Formats: sequence, C-alpha cells, structure tokens
Amino acid sequence: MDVKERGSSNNNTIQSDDEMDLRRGPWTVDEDLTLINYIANHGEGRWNNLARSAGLKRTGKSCRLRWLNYLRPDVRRGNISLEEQLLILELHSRWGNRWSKIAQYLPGRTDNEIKNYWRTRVQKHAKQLKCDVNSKQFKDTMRYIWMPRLVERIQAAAAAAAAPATTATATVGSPTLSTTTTVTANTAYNYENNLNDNNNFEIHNGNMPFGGSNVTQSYTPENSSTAASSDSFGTQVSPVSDLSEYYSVPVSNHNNTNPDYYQPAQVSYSDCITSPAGFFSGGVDFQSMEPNNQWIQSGATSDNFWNAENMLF
DNA sequence: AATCTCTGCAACCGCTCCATA
DNA sequence: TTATGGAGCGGTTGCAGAGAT
Repeated sequence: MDVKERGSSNNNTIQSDDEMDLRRGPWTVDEDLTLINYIANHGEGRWNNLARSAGLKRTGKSCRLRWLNYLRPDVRRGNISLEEQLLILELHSRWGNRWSKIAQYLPGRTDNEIKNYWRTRVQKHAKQLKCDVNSKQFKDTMRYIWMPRLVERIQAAAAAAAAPATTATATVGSPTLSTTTTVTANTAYNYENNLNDNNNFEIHNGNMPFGGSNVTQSYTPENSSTAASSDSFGTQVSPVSDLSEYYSVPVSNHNNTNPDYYQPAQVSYSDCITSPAGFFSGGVDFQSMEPNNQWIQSGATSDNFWNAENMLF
C-alpha cells in the first residue's frame, strides 16, 4: 500500500487526552521501517511494549496487525490462486468463519486476506444467487459445482503449464491430482485425505519461507508461516533504511495485480494437489449429480448460478 | 472530462481467551 | 479466587482506485 499517499489525503493523527498522540490510520513508510528494524533486532511479541520501545505512536494491536498482515517477510501477496480458492472453500465448509484457522493451511496468507476474499467474492455471489451464504443451497452449490469446477480449472491449467516440459497427472474424480514441474515457482500442496482438526498435511516446499527447495515437510499450523514466530529474522540484522531493500522491489508497486510487487513466492502454484478429505473420495461424479440438485433445476436460478460461477473464477 | 458507483483491502473495534501476579 | 494485561479473533468501516455512465 502506498501508505504515504493515503496518509496524506486525510490526516489520520487523532489526538485525544487519553490516547496520548496515538496515531491511527494508514501506516507511513517510516513507521514501517521502524517496526521492521525493531522486530529484526528484538523479535516480535509484547506488542504494547514493542510499540513503546520502538518509539512508534501506535497501539500494540496496531503494530501486531501491521506486522502480521503486511510486513512479515513471508506474507504472500497477489491473487488467490485456484488451489487456494479450492482450499478456502473446503476449509470454510468445515470450519465456517474460522479465518485464522483456515489461514494456517494457506502459507503466507493472512486471516484478514482470506476473510476479505470470502466477503468480497463468495458472499457477493451468494447474494447474487439470492441465497444465504450459510444456507444448504449455497453450500451444496459450492461443494458440488464450484469446487469441482475449480478442480477442473486447476487440472486444465496444470496440463497447459506442463505440456512443454513437464509431466502432469490429472485424474478427474480421483483423489489425487498431481503435477510435477521444473519451473521456478513451486510451492506444492499435497493435501492428502488427512485433513481434520488434528491432522497435518504435507507441503512440498519450494521457495516458500519455511524451507528449502524440494523439501517435503509435514505441515502443521505450528510451523506455518502464519503462526507468529520470533525467529523470523536473526537476532542481528542490518537496519533496513528503505522498504525497497526489504521487499527487493519498489514498495510503491503494491497493487496485487502488479507482478513487481513483493511476492516472496512467485505465485504460480505448479503443484500437486490432492483433494480435501472426502471431497473426491469415491470418485464422485459431480456432473451427474447436478441434475439431481433441485435448486439448480430451476431455470432462472440456474442462469444466475452460471453467471455467478463465471464471476467467481 | 467529469461525476458517480463499485470493488478490494488495510486498518480499526470490540470481544474473548489465557497467562500471570 | 480475582484482577489485569497481552494476544488473538471475527466483524466492520472507510478509503483509494478502477470502471461505468
């Protein structure tokens, strides 16, 4: 975000007797640098104390939020990939609005980002379909139509990407969809049929922040990038004087659609993705199920649905 | 070109939970 | 046992930019 511009458009410094000059609103580049450098040298945690010690006129909460949602080096930005969308839909169907929990399974994504995605995309389409996002109708639509469609698109993309120099295995209706590639970007989910509240799943790790290339590691929320870690940096780091150093690309290019913007892992998941538990198991033929969905049988609603589906993707 | 409307998302708010004294 | 403060979570708001008119 170009915090400077946003900050200048409205002076968000709110002063009150009991808030002692605490700043609110968009963060400035200077504030960001101060926070980054302080955490680099002292680690995170004790946010109120941190805010004071760092000389930031912000609440601890504000510092924590800024760090976790924006400044952390392992935060991923950019469009939500198809695989991530699929995962979000699946996990939300399991856990509802447990954003932080869902975020634990999407490395580098924050609960805020996922929440925003859900509200801006998914809820919007529920509205278009004139049904409640928590209704069975909508859940069925997600589960039996949108999610299989997503899988198809993932498969198609994988096949297209793999065509020249890689191998791809895409089995419709089977529990696995795997692709191996040789391209640079390579965080791969192996979302085995073992996802539940206590389970781990594996991530074949490429250049994501928590491991080296081609490492397969058991993934748990505890070792996720989303989980706060005081070890994100070493204890002694050269001060960052310019956010472009920190991000390695101009920070002003923050728009998600701009490929120059900070992207710790270039987001082109060339991946293997295995279905969420029970989603594909048994080789369910979603296509054949569609006509059985009473709700979808109604013509007008069906039209709405397909329009919404196209927009969702 | 100007204005209006919509969209995406960063940031804030209020609440709950948990650890500690 | 209770009080207090830190941390985290989900919901909401407000703004900038994009797109439509």
